[in-house]
Amino acid sequence: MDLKHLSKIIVEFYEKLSSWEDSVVRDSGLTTAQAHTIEIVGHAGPVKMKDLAQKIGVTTGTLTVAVDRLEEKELLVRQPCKTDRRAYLIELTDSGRKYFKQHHNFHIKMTQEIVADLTDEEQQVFGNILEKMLKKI
Amino acid sequence: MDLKHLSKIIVEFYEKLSSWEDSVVRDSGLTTAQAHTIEIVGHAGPVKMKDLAQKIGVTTGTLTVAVDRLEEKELLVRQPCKTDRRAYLIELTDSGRKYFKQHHNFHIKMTQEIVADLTDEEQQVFGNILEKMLKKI
DNA sequence: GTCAAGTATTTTGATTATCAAATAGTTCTA
DNA sequence: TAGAACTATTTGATAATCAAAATACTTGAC
Repeated sequence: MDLKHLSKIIVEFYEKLSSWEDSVVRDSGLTTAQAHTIEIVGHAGPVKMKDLAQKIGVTTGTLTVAVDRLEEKELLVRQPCKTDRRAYLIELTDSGRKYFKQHHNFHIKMTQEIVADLTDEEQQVFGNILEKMLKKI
Repeated sequence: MDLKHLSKIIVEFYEKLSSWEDSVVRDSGLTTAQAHTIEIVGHAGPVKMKDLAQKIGVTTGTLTVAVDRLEEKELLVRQPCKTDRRAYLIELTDSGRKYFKQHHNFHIKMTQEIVADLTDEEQQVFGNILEKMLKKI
């Protein structure tokens, strides 16, 4: 397959997922940055500010503000780190976990729609190829 | 293939592309919003503010500010629309086209890396499945 | 044990992104 | 042609972001 064409449809695919995700997140009342933060904490579990900032790809200064807002919304909390009194562990609250689960369910539903027209075999092949690609990037 | 697993690797794939794109865009000296605007104008050609805003998924108020900044950077220009004096056509400048081409080349290079370990047949299959999916979403 | 160097987080000051609502000018329709 | 509808901008507000400075704590060398 032609590289240009492959590039085009990968970008198209990415854009579609992106706008889908955006519209769902906006409807949920969070900004995309906030939703992304919840998502990462949900997957990582209790995590230090610095590590979380690195995972999200922002500075710790940016994250401080973001965590302030999400703490106000009671979606996560700062817990003092027991082994290092400079640090905090960021954890989801019950509401935060609920949001995380809902969003996870959205991803599954989205996947279901995406692959709806593929045969079982095609789904299998697609998954295998995607995994092979992920290992390299 | 298990839907949950498929969902997981699609999200993972999306996240990888996203952070890849982000880091390249930041190195280029534009914000992601600005790069996205150039990208859309590059693909759409001369386009009215309202239509561009709709394509990007922001309000026209937001776009007015964004276009101001990109006009300052001389990456695009407002041209008065000849058939409707309320409207402007947004067009890339030479610099804007240059940026657009560079970014397009990045996408191709990225695709090359992504599919590097796939056989020709796998690339073909992957492309076909992706196209089939795109038609439905 | 003390002090210097290093580390985790917050704060500060600045720019950008974003929206909804209000405004100004233009077009269209009855 | 009068008023409704439309295009873009402005306004006022909140949020995201960074680099650099400040704060509080830890660690390592002596």
